[in-house]
Amino acid sequence: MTIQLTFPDGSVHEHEEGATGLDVAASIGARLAKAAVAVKLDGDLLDLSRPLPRSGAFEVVTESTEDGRHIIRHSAAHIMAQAVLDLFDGATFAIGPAITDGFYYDFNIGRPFDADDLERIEQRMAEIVRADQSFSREEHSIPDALGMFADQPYKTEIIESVDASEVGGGDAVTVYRNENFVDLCRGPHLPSTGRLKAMKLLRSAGAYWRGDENRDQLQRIYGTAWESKKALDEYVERLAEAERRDHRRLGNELDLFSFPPELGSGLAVWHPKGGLLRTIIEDYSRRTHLSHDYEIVATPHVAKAHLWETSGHLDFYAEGMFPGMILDEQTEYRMKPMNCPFHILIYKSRGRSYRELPLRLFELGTVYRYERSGVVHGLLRARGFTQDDSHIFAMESQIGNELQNLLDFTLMVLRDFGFEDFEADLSTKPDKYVGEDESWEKAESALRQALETAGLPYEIAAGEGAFYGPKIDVHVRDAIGRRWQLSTLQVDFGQPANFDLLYASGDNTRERPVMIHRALMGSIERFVGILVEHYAGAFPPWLSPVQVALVPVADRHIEYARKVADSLAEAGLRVEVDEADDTVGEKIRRAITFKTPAVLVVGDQDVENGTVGLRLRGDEHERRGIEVDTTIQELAALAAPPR
RNA sequence: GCCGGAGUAGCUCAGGGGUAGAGCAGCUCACUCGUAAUGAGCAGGUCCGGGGUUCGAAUCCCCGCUCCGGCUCCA
Repeated sequence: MTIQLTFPDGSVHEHEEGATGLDVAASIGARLAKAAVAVKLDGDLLDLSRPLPRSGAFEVVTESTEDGRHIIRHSAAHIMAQAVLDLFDGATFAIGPAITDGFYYDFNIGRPFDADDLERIEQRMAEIVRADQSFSREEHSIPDALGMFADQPYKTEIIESVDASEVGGGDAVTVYRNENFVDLCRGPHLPSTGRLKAMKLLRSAGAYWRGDENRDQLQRIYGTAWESKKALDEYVERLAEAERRDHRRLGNELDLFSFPPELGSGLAVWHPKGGLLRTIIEDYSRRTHLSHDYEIVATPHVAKAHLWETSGHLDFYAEGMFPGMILDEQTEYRMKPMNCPFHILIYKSRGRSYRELPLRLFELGTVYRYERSGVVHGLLRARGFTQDDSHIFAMESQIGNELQNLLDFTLMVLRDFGFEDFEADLSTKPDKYVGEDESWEKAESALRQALETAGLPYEIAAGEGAFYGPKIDVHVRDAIGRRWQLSTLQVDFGQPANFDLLYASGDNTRERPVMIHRALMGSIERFVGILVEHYAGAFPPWLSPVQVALVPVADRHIEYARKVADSLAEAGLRVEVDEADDTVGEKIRRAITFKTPAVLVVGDQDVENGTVGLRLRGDEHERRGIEVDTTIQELAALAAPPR
């Protein structure tokens, strides 16, 4: 008997029944066989050593592919668990998957791991790798498996709850064994531990069993593993680059903002340069909203608790809100966690006509949310922040067109800030929801249509919508490939009903509008944090708080430098003259350290000729003797905002 | 909120039961300089806060605050 295997190039090859993945790979080429970590048959990953069970589409998985790395990391997790069980008597182990760029495994050793432990574990892992133990796959009945893992409560729980999902299917489970170590696992794995060429343990941290904070807290060890030392080194360098870009570090170095402990966790103060940066961003936001038919409103930071009862926030969001304040010994007030009820009240301030719709109310609205103490993270997760928030009130018939324009507007804004790669999630109707099925269907298809028209790649997050309506979340990729969620566009069928919103139709009947909640940058704080990391602090000139640093060569050039600075400022450029008693080299170094887009040096020759020495950020060398007017034109063009 | 780590000068960090340290930044003086750190001097501390142990605490213990890494959370 033979089987037919279709290779990725479409060719069909016949092999003896019982041939393994490795046999087939070797028949293609020795180098391929050497690089192979597993094979794929009709999309299913199989160990190299397994006889191919049937004909089908065949593919060799090599180590430098995402599938290949996944297998390497999964095997690394096993080897780590083996090392931990070797080293710690009575250790129990839970789950250990491959994750993006690495792997982890959760253990219980009765205490946390410390740095020395990680080193010992890494050394033990190296020994296991050197021993080049084979991974072998076995199938066992559930009773057998329960016997094998009798002293492992987490494994026992996994086996007992097995329902085809976690470790194989039916009434059997698969395990992988190398020497004395056995773990439940669906596989596949590397042929042997010796194939793990590059790995590193990164950190340990607490993690709840089954992700449930009411259950055991385990100790998780994170590690990373790659197909080569070189790939590992590159990854470690990527981590170092991310650390260099950390907005908390750069925010301090560039003197943008700080988090004084006196204020409390998650509350930032903006220093002059950061304040200027914010203002530039906020001005852009107001300007573009005004030119896109939004109307700017302003609302207070607190309101009676009753408002949040009407909106439903106190029912479903109370944990995220700052606690109440009792005024006049009877009325409770709350800091606002969202702006929507205020905008709704503006809508309700008088009767509305269909002629006014869509009504787009926009506010840079500052909100306060009680984020749990462990989750606060610089500007990216703060307790007080300002949203570029808008609520659009529209007739249901207008929703499609409105969403289309809104998505275009969103992408325009994100592109203006230098983001190019977008991905979206479309979250659809959950089990519990308000509104009519028909309305949901219309809104969902309008959202999908908007995504299609915009040509945005998206995934459907089925059932992930809020109970009040479906939504689109837009993610961007930053300069080093990280994904950030920025914009959110949410349709809301609930709040118009909670607040009994109405408008007069053309037939003079009373109709209920639909709301769209949307934030493009999300929060100004978070957006600045992401921009800092995206640009590593070297903002495009239009965003740079200081666009031009003017460096007088000696004291006698200060007067001329000020004159040049005035001319630049008149052209709308943000200039600082560095009058410090330092050498030219030092002043230039300072300007470069602060990532100033343009450095102008003026000395005797410039005073005489009405010129400057011009050095743009990133240029190797300066250009000397440039006329001031020419410089102004060049810099003004360079620093022009996108709109 | 939970687990672990940390908090010493503005910043980065060393030290560690017996007089509190360095580099950078700051200030003063000299230098007046043409594209990534001129030199000298000076000043700077509630060693996160509170309590405890001790003859003596920055150091050891307890509580709190803040930060860091995760978990959980993020309608």
